[in-house]
Amino acid sequence: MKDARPCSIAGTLALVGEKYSLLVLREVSLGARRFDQLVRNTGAPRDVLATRLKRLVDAGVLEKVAYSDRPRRFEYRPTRAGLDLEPVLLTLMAWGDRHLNAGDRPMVLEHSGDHELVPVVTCAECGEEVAHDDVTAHPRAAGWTVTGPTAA
Amino acid sequence: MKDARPCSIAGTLALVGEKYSLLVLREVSLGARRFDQLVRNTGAPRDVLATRLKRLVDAGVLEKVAYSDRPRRFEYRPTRAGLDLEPVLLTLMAWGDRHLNAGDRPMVLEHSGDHELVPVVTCAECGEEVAHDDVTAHPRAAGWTVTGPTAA
DNA sequence: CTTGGCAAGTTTGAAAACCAAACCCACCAT
DNA sequence: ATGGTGGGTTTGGTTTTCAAACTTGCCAAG
Repeated sequence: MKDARPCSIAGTLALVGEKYSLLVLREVSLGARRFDQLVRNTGAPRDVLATRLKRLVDAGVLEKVAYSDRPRRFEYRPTRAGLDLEPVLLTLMAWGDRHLNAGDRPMVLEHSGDHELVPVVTCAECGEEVAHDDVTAHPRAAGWTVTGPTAA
Repeated sequence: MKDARPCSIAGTLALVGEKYSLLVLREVSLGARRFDQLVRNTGAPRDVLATRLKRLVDAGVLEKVAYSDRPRRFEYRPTRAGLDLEPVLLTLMAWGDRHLNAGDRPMVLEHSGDHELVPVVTCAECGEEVAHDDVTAHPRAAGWTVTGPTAA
């Protein structure tokens, strides 16, 4: 997925935006780490899963660890970079819960063992929840002329 | 993208996870709202863009508004549901900034006009930043046997 | 009144990705 | 030997993607 602009959103999507990649990350975060589990739980065709796993390992998001020699077998674990993608999964889930499955969520998350996790994006500087109107974009790289009448 | 499990992450990705959809959302959020602008700024082929836009409008994420009759021309605006996807864009961008472009970010966001926006996912219940180890999953729907030795 | 240009798509034909099913390999248990 | 398991790779057919060319409706200039 090449983008016309230099952009971290596009860059991240180029890595994990292909079909099934984020579902693999979900599974691996939840503890399902073997090839056949990933096939079952994501629904990905085996060959597609194989290429995704290669890509994610190359990108340093997962690591392939042998859990048995003779027969040699592997599992896939999230690296630090992989765990750092959890916020993406949480915001995707929050949106789906609100706009797709409002009323009966397929899964509920518990936070610190004593309350429900309600994910919100806030600003680490001021602690406030981020609202659309409070954000202004400042391009630093070339290629960012926002050609629009309603440019933000 | 059909998933083997009922899941809000998979559901959301089924809607906005196809190639270019989130880049379209980025552009529309930034103010670029016409067809040709979206072609230029996302790099999507025209026909792909046309199908993505139809899908996003059908899903209620964008709305198609005529800005001129005779010649009839349209722009695409984010709905509430569309703006609610901004947290996803912010977390994707944050990850890319940290793991892809560390050091020279292509774009910086300003918050409330007086400081840099540093997006973090927190829990609305307790206000704490969400760390991987503090989260436990509680499936509510069928299809969620986490078949793993290391199940979380 | 014909030519040119712009915006928003649609059409076309070839290349790439996806898919399900079958296959392969190493090993272990029966 | 036979069957089962885990982790893939191969095969062949369907679906998407792609870039480029084309279409439609309108206005402006020559």
